[in-house]
Amino acid sequence: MSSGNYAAPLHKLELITPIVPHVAQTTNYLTIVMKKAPYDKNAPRRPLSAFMLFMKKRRQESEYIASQSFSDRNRIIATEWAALSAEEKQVYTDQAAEDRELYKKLFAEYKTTDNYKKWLASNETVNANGPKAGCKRPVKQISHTKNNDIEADCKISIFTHEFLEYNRLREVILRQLKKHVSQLEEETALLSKHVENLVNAENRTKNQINTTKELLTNEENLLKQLCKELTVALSDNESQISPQIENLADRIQLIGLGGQKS
DNA sequence: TACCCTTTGAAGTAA
DNA sequence: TTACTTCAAAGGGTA
Repeated sequence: MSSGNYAAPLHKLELITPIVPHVAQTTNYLTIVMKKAPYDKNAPRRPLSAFMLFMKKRRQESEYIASQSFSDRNRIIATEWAALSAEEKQVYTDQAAEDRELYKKLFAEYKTTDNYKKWLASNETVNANGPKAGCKRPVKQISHTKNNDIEADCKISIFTHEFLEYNRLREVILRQLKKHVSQLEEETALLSKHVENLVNAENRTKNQINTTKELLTNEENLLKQLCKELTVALSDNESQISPQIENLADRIQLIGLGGQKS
């Protein structure tokens, strides 16, 4: 296993009360859910998945990745991971499976310790008042309609834990909304640029169509003129036909050159 | 000082 | 079994 000493994340909220609401982002909406009991900090650390092992390795070996921002770094590695072949991924998958087996063994051993029993006991105390550990299903969903928000605001006493927590939640939601807004603004800017390019392309195409129409009209007029002259030439006496045909040939050549030039 | 951000995959749990 | 949340890692930014 690639894990060291475990420092379980101890959320600030848990210092206030074991069961407090927090914001969880689901696929397309924000939901307020009840938080589980504190994580068992004495339990063995979870093993790294294949992707996590790959991520760790790439962060260590690539200077380019290391120079990126935190978010971009992970996005780049995720893209690289998606591009890996099954054989390349297998190396990490095998290592992860090995770590998993070791974790299961360590966890089975841990279950026989007093620490685990203590944690179970404390967990049962929590369960008496709320959901069991590990249960993050939405127990309570807070509606975000304007009226309900106002009502909820009015029911919370000022400067209580509930009040502070409520404010903190609102700030989290606000931060996420601001981020979403900035993303939408970026998308809008890109789309506007795209529309502008399309309009320009349309104008260019219209101009080309008009120019081509003009050329076609000229060519048609010249062709008509040529037919007329040919008719006149053929109706003249035989001695004059030959020089006139030569003359026409010259004219056709000129027309052709004129068409190429334009 | 602790959480947030971000990613994928697996553990863990309720229904 | 399904559906869902949390936690693993990283380190700078933020409250």
